[in-house]
Amino acid sequence: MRTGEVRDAHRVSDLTARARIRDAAIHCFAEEGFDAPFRRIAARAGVSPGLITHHFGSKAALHAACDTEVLHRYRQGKQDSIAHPSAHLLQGLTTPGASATTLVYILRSVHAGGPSARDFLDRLIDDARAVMADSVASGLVRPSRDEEARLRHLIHQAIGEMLVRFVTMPGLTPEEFVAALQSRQADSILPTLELLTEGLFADRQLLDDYLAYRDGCAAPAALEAPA
Amino acid sequence: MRTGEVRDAHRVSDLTARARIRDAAIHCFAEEGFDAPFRRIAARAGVSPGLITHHFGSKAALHAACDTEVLHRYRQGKQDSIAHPSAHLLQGLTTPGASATTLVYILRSVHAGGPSARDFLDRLIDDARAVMADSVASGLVRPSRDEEARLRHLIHQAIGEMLVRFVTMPGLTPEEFVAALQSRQADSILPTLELLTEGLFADRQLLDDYLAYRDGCAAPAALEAPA
DNA sequence: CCCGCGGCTGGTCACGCGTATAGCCTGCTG
DNA sequence: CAGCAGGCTATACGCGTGACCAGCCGCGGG
Repeated sequence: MRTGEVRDAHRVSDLTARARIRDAAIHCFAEEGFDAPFRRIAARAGVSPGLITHHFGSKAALHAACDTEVLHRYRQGKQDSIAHPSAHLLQGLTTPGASATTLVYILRSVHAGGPSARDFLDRLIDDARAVMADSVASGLVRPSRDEEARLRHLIHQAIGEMLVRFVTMPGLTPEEFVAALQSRQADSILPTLELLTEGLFADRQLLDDYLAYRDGCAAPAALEAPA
Repeated sequence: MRTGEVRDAHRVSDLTARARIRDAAIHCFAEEGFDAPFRRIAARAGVSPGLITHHFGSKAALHAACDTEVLHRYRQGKQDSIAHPSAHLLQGLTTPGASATTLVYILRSVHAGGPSARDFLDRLIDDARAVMADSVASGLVRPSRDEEARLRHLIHQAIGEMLVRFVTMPGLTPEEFVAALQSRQADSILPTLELLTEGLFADRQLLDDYLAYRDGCAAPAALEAPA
């Protein structure tokens, strides 16, 4: 009986047990972080804990395999979302057209830090670069004096804000978190739009001062302390 | 001999060994996160691991004691920085006038998430509220249609960006991180100023559309999908 | 029909953690 | 000077983890 069940799941979910373990690990990592124990991943995949070591060798290798798979799914979801470009720029910049699990997994990767976080962020920046270029070309957004720095800054801001929201409401499933995130985004959409269209400062003095300092590169006192 | 050393340290660093343990814990937590083991904290404080339990009862209690102490130091540093208001609004909003250890500890608290993160963020927002109100009153920044939401949004963005920078360069001491952070901030100061003075969007259409939708509250189609 | 072989199991290992406890050693007190 | 109190140490325990390994079992070829 058990063997039959497993073999059925084998056929239904994926071809190999390795893939089943990987998917279970992705879900567990998204739900409870990368400290999720082997035993729980194994239980979710319907296999024994030893099999994980047998297939992946170590936890780091499993983690890496999950990273590449999630990156693959993210890219796929991105292409799918390009197919029907209904979302406007804001959501296109911040939220990728991916499933809740994928998004939360990426968020957890950034949260865990290290080279993996860097990879995901670089990928997000790469994908946003094209969108940003199009938006500038179509006249929707103003050009920047340093497009690359602005892009990095915007992505880091957006992901960072999502990360803060994420860590301040723990214990939620990925689906619950994404729902809560969108609800909160609705609350802060007004100040976001305000800042993105009108800016924060009432006059151009600080920017012009900095530009003058930058071009002239001779009067740093104008920036630091006018006194 | 050893006893003499301890008693000297006793006199020099602080009155009570409890405070010495607390300070060592703050440094360890800032350097390697809240997973720092008792034994390392004890070694840093120059005491035995058992003494930590003896004084604080549990790790959660030690954590809480460190939180209150760091919050206290943060407030003190804030008051000190108010004394000499040389920094301009940007740094005033993002970086508090605190030591590297204090800043990194707060960042780690936010990173760890949970109620503690919420407390720190709320405190940061509370402190920024007065600065923001002053800036609006003095005409430096534009008023918002929802000051509180904009404040939350800005703080979450700023802290989130610092958090992303923090997790993407692991293995640094607090001092090294703060130095690197200021260096990176210099790189992204131009897009920041651009965004804060000129905004991102070239025209007011999206904001006006949203405001019309908000006031009328009857044409949600205008926001979601024009098709 | 029998054999071998590879996927898979579950029991076991060593490790590091926070915590609990028994005892030492010092300095104060009568 | 003797006794005591308490800060402090050393040691041990229970728990949960990732990793390891000997053996079972069903499928495919001789």
